[in-house]
Amino acid sequence: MTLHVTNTLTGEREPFEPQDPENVLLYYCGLTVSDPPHLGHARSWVHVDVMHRWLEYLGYDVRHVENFTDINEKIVARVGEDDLGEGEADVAETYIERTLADMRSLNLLRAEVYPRVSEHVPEIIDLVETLVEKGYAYESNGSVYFDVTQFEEYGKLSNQELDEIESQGDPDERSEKRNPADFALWKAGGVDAEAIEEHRHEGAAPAEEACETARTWDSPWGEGRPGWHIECSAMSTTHLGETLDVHVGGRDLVFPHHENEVAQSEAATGQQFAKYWLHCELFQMDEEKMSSSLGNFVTVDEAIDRWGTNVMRTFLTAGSYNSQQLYSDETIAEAEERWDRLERAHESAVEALDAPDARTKVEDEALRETVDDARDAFVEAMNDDFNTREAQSALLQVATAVNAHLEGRDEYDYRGLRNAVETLEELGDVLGLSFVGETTGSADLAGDVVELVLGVREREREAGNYERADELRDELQALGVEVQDTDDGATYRLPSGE
RNA sequence: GCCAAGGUGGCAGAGUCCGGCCGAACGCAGCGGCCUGCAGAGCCGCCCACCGCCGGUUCAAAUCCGGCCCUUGGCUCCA
Repeated sequence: MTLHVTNTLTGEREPFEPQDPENVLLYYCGLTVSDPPHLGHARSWVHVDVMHRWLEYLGYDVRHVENFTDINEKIVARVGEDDLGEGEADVAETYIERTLADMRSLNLLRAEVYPRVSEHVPEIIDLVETLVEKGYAYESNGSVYFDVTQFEEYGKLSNQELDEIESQGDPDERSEKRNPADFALWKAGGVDAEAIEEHRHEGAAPAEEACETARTWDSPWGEGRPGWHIECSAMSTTHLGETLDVHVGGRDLVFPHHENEVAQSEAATGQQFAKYWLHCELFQMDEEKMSSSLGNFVTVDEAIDRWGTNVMRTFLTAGSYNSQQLYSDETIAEAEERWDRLERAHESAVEALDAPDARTKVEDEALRETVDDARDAFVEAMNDDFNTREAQSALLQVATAVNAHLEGRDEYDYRGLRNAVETLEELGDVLGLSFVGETTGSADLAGDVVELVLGVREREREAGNYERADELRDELQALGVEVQDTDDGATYRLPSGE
């Protein structure tokens, strides 16, 4: 079976066929860097990352571009706050660095380019000029607006009729516009204090002062700043060309952001802007979505500190990218259980393979068959619109098969186990899960100390002092160290994220 | 109001495109057994689902069609 994806543009599941059968041009609508990244962003990133990894697994070369919107009123609003920086550019830079650090800690593959709006203003101006020349845009008091009535297919992505959209427009808004649904491509002047007032936090610089740090550029229409939507069209075209294979973003961006991108780009180039539009669904917190603007978020760095990368990735891929996912302590705890189960099975298999007399000729048909079936199931799941939950389930089946094989047996199926371990590692990697580095290592100090304590405890056990032995185990457990007694002595696991 | 997605066991969450393998996956919780000094982990087995409601098509429907109820997201700040 080949890869199928659900395309927002058509509302249907379609076979995936990039323009060039060997390369995929992937654009991800990145962040406006005005707030610390939260788990909602991480969910989208991880899903895009898994798409990227899966496309590579299938043999495609992926050219992956992910932008940073670093020109925005909300960034200006935070000038002077804490140690964010003294101007729009500094604040943006602070958050970009923080975002890249969060991405690394989530084990995301790097995009090929992370373009910034501030570095693409000339391309933006070119694009706006083209739109004006072609009659799709008009200048008004130094600003330039896109005339939605000129683009016949306006509304095709979000599947809305223009008159319906028009009726939603605020009648008091900007008399500069010809139609309520027209949107700004270029905004005259800088940022005025009133515009940022509602986004200001405590400790931020006075609005007037902050606005003075807002950057402006010369243009054929005078000093000004780019509008919100135009940057993605300009940057994606610059780095990937006129037609993208895949454009990914959050569901909340479908309208107006993505709709406007389609309109601008297609009006300007006359070519289809993106072949496949994939939209990541949002986290559900109790009753509402998680978002920066609602303030109900958990930041990425907090989450990684608390749960570790593998648990987070297991959690973030616990549902399909295009299904809403419930966020709660329980659902995270369940993801942690699933990851632990995978990790323990992997570890015990590796230990069995490392044993001195491991190279046996024993064959366990059930093990081999289950692992092969699980691999097929994994591939099928991923090809079915990146069904990561099903993929996890396939991995778990390998874990169960490994555990069952290891159970109460003296000789192991060496080749079968090797295959199981390799399958876990290779397919786990598609989900960005890493079995190395988080296993019990004796190299680090914490591990050494735990082993020392376990040695003492073992002697207490041998002497029959179970009470004292249990105390030691309880104390380790209180520190988050899991201790398990096995036939070959005690094993331990350090807390996640260490 | 308009657009979109969804309603499956105690929880979470696949399956719905291409009807039968679904008497419904995987995981968690719960129960029983094995193992264990004990605990944990692990293994084996079990429990819990008339798949939102009503009607239709069909030899056969969670899956297709029609109507209804409810939830969530979007409708110019948002991944």
